[in-house]
Amino acid sequence: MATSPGSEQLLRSAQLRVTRPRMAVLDAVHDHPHADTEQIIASVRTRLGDVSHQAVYDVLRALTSNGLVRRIQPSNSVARYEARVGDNHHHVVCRACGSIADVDCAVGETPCLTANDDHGFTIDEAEVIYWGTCPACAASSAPSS
Amino acid sequence: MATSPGSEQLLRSAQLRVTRPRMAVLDAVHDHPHADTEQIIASVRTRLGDVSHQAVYDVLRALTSNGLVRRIQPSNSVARYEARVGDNHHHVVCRACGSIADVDCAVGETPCLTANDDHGFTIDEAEVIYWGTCPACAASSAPSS
DNA sequence: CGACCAATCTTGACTCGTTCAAGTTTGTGG
DNA sequence: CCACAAACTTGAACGAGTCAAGATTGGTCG
Repeated sequence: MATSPGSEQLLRSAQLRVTRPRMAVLDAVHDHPHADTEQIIASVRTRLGDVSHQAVYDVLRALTSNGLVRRIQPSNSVARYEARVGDNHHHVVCRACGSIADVDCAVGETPCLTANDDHGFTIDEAEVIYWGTCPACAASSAPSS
Repeated sequence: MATSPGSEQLLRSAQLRVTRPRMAVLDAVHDHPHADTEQIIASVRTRLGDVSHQAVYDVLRALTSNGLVRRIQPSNSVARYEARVGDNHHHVVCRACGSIADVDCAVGETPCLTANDDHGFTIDEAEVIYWGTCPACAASSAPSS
């Protein structure tokens, strides 16, 4: 749970200043994949004491735009963040409770990245969200059969 | 631009009451693919005069949950709606201006619908969003080369 | 055809995730 | 060690969407 030594290196390599809030946010995202901003703020405050929510929003934006964390936001959900970046994985989202799990696409390294007709767009990423029901929700809503 | 005759049938077949706001919203979504709620409200008011925004929100929810329209919401965007349903198509979104175009996936009818490890989730849909740059934005940001 | 009732619509307030703005603090290069 | 821009704090504001209470209205049944 302590600040991981790699965080500082990660920040420096992205040309970002190394500050305590940034280290804490980076560690929080590593420790809690798919956490939303509120959860990250709570985690950061556990480590550092008072940190403004604005600081966390700023840090998350800086980390996201520098590729150190990835932001995901399924429909009907607030923004969530994760530390797995650059490995082309996707997500399953439960329609009932909103829980998220990672999945690696079955079709290879860059699945679906070629569209039939791209309308002239230059495509650089294919984001896949699988919608369904998680085991817990399936169990609680299913009849006894 | 007049209310299409099919709208009424569509509503009745979904067990929904046929009202003027619903017809107008359905037509608006047909006429303006990927429109957001504000645009739909404007379009509906052009046809009917005053209609409350709450009515439009209610109608869109009813239509969405009955499968008559599809709701999409890319990150950093408000909710958008379209009338193409049930044909498994996906979307390209421009990172710069947010414009959206339809694409049919190259990999077949239900691309990527099988994940390697689904973590026990029951998957019923795979939503794909291609991120990139639209022709207009590519042209305006590129050097003269 | 007319009345009833639940579904739908109107009005208006409100929530909450996120952003904006101004001023203070702090990391980093020189 | 200093200076300065980047980063943080504080507090207000924004806006898409939701909630709630009461008025209308579509559809059904007698």
